[in-house]
Amino acid sequence: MSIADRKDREKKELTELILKEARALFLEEGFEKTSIRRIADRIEYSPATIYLYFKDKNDLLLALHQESFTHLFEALSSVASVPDAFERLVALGKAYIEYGLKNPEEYELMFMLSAPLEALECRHELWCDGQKAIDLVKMMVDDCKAHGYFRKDLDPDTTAIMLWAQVHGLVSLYLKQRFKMFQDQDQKKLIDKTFGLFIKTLQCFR
Amino acid sequence: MSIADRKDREKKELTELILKEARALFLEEGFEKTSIRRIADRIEYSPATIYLYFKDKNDLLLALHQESFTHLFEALSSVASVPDAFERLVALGKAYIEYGLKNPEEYELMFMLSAPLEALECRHELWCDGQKAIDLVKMMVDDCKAHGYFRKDLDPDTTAIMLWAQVHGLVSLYLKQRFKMFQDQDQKKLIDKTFGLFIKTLQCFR
DNA sequence: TTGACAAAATGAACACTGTTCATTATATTT
DNA sequence: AAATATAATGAACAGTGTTCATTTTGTCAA
Repeated sequence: MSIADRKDREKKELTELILKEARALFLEEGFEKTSIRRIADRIEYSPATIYLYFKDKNDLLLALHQESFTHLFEALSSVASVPDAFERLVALGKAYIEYGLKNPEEYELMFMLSAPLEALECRHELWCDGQKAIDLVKMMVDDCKAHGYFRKDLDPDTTAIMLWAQVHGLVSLYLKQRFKMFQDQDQKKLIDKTFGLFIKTLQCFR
Repeated sequence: MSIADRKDREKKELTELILKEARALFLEEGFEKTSIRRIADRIEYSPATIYLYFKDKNDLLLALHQESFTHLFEALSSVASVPDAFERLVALGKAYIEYGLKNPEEYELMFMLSAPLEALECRHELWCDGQKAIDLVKMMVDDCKAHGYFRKDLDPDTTAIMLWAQVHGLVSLYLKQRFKMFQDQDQKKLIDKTFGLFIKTLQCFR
């Protein structure tokens, strides 16, 4: 049936047009300004049409959130080329922080907003993008163990969460202006310095 | 002039009535449901009246935010009685986490929402509540140095930020449902375990 | 006590928001 | 060409923060 095929294709095309313009609006003007009506304006359809392609706004934001994760994993993929296991873990942390600072809106969508997780919740689905991310950290922790950087009895799950919480703490406090009180110092250097100290601290895992 | 005094008092009283009901609404139904109109309903004034007492919603949220800090400092004050310097730092971290988990809305207001900091920004004021909080951590880090738990060359500023970022990372990821993917385990125990590991890690500062 | 003035409170409006649904327009099938 | 299925929409609902002309209330001097 080529006509059903075309219908499927058209459905997919409009879905992606919505996402494309939603993404553009999201990156240009941020989460707050990304309204259904403004997306509708950009794609030249009525607001109601969007609801034929997405259950609600959370559902649309979940789709954007998933695209952002692909973007994040791209940004993190370069660290794979770092030969040393511990240096690789350090590079991962640095790349994560850099991604957060350079893509604030996407970072918020992935790790700070409730919307995408609410969409998953009502679909009875788990946050597998997050699982993939923490698995990446866990693997690198295991590598560090294998190469003698971390003790063998170290729990990789707990360690991965600790690493994640540290970098997320730094990025999210920065993004929400909580480092502006350190007015004299450069905020980004402060993050680097803190991350550096954290890395030093990790060396006692040996 | 007793009449000017009474006017001042009345101004203060209504300001505090607004804050009282705003706070109640905020705690009962959360940030999202705390609208100017609903506050107005509760205090039995028109929405426009609120704007005679607060510049805008951010300004009102800043006032709530400051009240929350008093509440936080109260919750943290008990750790002062812990005799050992390092144990005191650990107790501070635990108390901070516990406060965050038990008072999610207040925690978000203090450390995750933009609103209060935007209000400060347009007043050209600094986030002195935040400064007081980080100073508390810094003092305890200094205590640890003084009692031989941390090396003398450790930078207390960077260390304080690292400690803060760690606990904030844990609390904020939890509050934004990012730990729900670890479905089998108890999320709060996961936080405790991670914080425990972090504390162990700190012992290499000796 | 009354009139003039100042202060406080408000109703209504503006420009938005997400979402739903009966109606209309388009496309496909009989 | 008529009947049916699919797609798109206009209009409405209920809500948001905010502003401002208008009205109400309170104070003070004549």
